[in-house]
Amino acid sequence: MLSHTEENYLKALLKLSFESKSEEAGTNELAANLAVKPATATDMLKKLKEKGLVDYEKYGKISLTAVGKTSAIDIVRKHRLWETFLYSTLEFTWDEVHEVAEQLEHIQSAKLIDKLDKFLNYPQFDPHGDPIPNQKGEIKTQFKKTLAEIAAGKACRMVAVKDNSKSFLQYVVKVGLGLHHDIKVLTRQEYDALMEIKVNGIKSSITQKFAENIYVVCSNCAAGKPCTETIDCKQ
Amino acid sequence: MLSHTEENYLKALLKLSFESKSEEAGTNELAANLAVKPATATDMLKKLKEKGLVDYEKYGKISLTAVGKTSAIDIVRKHRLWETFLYSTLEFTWDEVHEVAEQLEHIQSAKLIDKLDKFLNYPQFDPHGDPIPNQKGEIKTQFKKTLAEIAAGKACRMVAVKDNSKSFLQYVVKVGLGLHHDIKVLTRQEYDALMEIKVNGIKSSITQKFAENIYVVCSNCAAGKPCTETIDCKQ
DNA sequence: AAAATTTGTTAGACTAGTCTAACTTTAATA
DNA sequence: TATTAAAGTTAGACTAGTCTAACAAATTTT
Ligand SMILES: [Mn+2]
Ligand SMILES: [Mn+2]
Ligand SMILES: [Mn+2]
Ligand SMILES: [Mn+2]
Repeated sequence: MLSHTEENYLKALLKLSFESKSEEAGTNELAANLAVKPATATDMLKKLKEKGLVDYEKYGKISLTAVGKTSAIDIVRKHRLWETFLYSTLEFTWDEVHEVAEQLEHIQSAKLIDKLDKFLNYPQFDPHGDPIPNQKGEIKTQFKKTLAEIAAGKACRMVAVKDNSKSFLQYVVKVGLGLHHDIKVLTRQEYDALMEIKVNGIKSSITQKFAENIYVVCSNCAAGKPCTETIDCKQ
Repeated sequence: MLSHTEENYLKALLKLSFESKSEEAGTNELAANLAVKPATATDMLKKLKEKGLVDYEKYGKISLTAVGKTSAIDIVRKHRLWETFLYSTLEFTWDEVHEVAEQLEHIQSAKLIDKLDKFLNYPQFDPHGDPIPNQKGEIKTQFKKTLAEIAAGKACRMVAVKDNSKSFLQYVVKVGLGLHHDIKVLTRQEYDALMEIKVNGIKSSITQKFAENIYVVCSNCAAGKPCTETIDCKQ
């Protein structure tokens, strides 16, 4: 049985493993992610190593063991299913769900999660477009680009967000954007990459920083036609 | 902000206050209820007193302050709404809900509970027949008797259970009983109060201990007719 | 009323999780 | 390569919550 705190460390390590191609993390990075001091993280890493959940040697890089990864994915599954429940069933907005799901993800009951999954009709993605791991712990990886990579004149469809912060999510709505919205890139400035886009007939100017936090697939893939990009967006 | 543990102490004190007419509790009693040692309860009582949640003097009786009671009722509200959700929406059985609700009741989000309440269509009673406090903290008290008090030859309807343990709840189902079932008391032995009852045409023998844990209202009240008992069952 | 029992408190210790301050190792850079 | 900077660890301390063992107060019984 894992404590609340241990679960949060595993989840943070999983997140960091997705963010680095080596699938490894550092102590400071981990500590920053959990809003604790590095000394605290070191202590916990010793415990998690002892429990066989992480691979870790003093002064070395950190990675999850198979067992640790399975636990971490299970927590992510719970988090995203709860977010989906809050959004779809209880009509929370997409910027409200994360905070509550952070608590709900620690509820221990396999039956609860399976029943919830069934009730929600086995959703594939959460309200932020992130994939929901299935019962086996498999995660559907969707190939996607950021809006910042889309050339002027091209069209695409928004499928997820990178930044999950309340302020960003509210800003996205304010600009008239949202998941599954079609976006036309009108112009892009050479100097600072400021883009002009059109969504539902409305034009907006967005910065590069903003565009880098919006995930899209190319217009053809979104429409179910053969992909015209080098990667298959929907693979 | 109350900790998980503090909330459990308040909830236990509320429960004990309902069980004694003086609405007071003792340290040992409290400790037993929470499965901790009396020394532990004493320590916590000092803290709760400090926070203004309980009235307590060394070697004296314990009671909740108005603030403490409000918090405790809020936790009970959450517990019972979650039990209702698990039972009605996710199809848990009535002996499975309590354990999970013990965890869910600590989730901090007023919005979540209000939305859940609305989603469930403002239920009045949980799967065990216990009243769900409303948003204002008001609890509907239903006048009811135990099955053990019903005379031979009389009919009644089951409205709640006293014992919430898994084993009792499963036993109730096995006997063919359940909430809202009509019960006819056929016989009662003078010697040991063993009762014979009929439910849905099926006869069963039940002990006094069992009967004391089943709450009923008299047949007339159940049918919406004037009450024939000294108290108004449905008051 | 005295003795015995029950009830409740205190003192001291332990674990989980956190911190600060000092220190060590590794990596980067001059 | 020697120095500096960054990353990571250790030591010691703190809080919340728990325990045991010894003690004190209140209640019940004789
Ligand atoms: Mn989230
Ligand atoms: Mn999400
Ligand atoms: Mn319950
Ligand atoms: Mn209940």
